Amino acid sequence: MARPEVHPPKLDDALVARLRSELLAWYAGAARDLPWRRTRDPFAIWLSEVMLQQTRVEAVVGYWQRFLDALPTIEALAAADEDQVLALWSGLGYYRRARALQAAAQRVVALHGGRLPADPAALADLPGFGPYTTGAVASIAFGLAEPLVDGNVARVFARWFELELEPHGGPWRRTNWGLARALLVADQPGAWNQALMELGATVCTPRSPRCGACPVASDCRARAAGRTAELPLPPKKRAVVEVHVEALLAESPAGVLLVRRPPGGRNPGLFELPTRELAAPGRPPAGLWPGDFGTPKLEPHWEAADEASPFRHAITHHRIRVEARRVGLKPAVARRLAASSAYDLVPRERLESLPLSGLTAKIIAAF
DNA sequence: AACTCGGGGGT
DNA sequence: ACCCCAGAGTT
Repeated sequence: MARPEVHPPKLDDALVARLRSELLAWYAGAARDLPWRRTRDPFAIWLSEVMLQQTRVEAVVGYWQRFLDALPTIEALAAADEDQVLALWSGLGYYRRARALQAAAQRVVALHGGRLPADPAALADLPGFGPYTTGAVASIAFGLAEPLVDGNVARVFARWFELELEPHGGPWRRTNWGLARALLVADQPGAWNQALMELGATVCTPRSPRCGACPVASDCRARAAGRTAELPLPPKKRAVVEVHVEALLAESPAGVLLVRRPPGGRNPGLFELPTRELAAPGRPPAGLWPGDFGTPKLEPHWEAADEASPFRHAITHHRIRVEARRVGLKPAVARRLAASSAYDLVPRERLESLPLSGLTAKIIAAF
């Protein structure tokens, strides 16, 4: 089986010069006024890049300012309680990012005197700094001539140069990073890198690209070939996993009963409602509440139940269907359960200071 | 290289 | 409903 042919893009000097000057001029006038573009604080820029990993600008804006208000410096983040860091992240998802962020802050305090090092190799050694984030912080926060490739940049390159590369493989990675380095504008790497991403985010969009607004449309090979709709090649689809769970909002006057996720596995350290997995919708399992933990049995102790219509929640390739109900807990039972290490009884007004997953917060808010 | 991440907003 | 996002870490 022949491999799909790859067209190595020819980069003649005139083309490179046009792409650079046209895109930079466009970016100077078209850049969105994003809050992290108003600061030169490396920590604030770093925080934005971590929050933006696999997460859209629209979802990040509110979180970024709130996080900085609470933990404005690397020292403050390093010294903060992990629960506070995770609580500030609640709803953003991919909570490993928050743990890596704090671990990196602690290492920056220990190794670099609390200041982010202006050195790509040193940055890349920090938790949460992969190739993209290293290039982004180096170029945007420190003005270093380092390239970056994200989903936007790869899409722009695929269209500019009519690249037919299987996404995320070795050839895809080498081609995109090679192009990013070759095109980089060394004396303004931050502006160039952000201009590439901005074009991908606002003009060269995955569907319905606005080629009429593109400053370099006349140099776009996919445009010339009428192939903007079919490039870049789509990623292979992952099979969707259906998950059915039953969750319990057990509440007494003293608060809501929560369980803390154990270390390892999904959402370690986050609080969630007592939950058990169902073999099929409406088919109760044999397990106790909360099914995952093998801890005290709740079922005999609640007074009345309110059913809620099933919650549906999608995360990556999981489709989660949650049958939730609210039950009243007798105060004595609540006290006994809260005294066991398996449960925490949390007053509603304290919930916002705890690390809750988005799904957990959604269910609690619905009752 | 493939898989996970128990999010979420735009279209 | 589907797409895919300013990806990184693990296996």
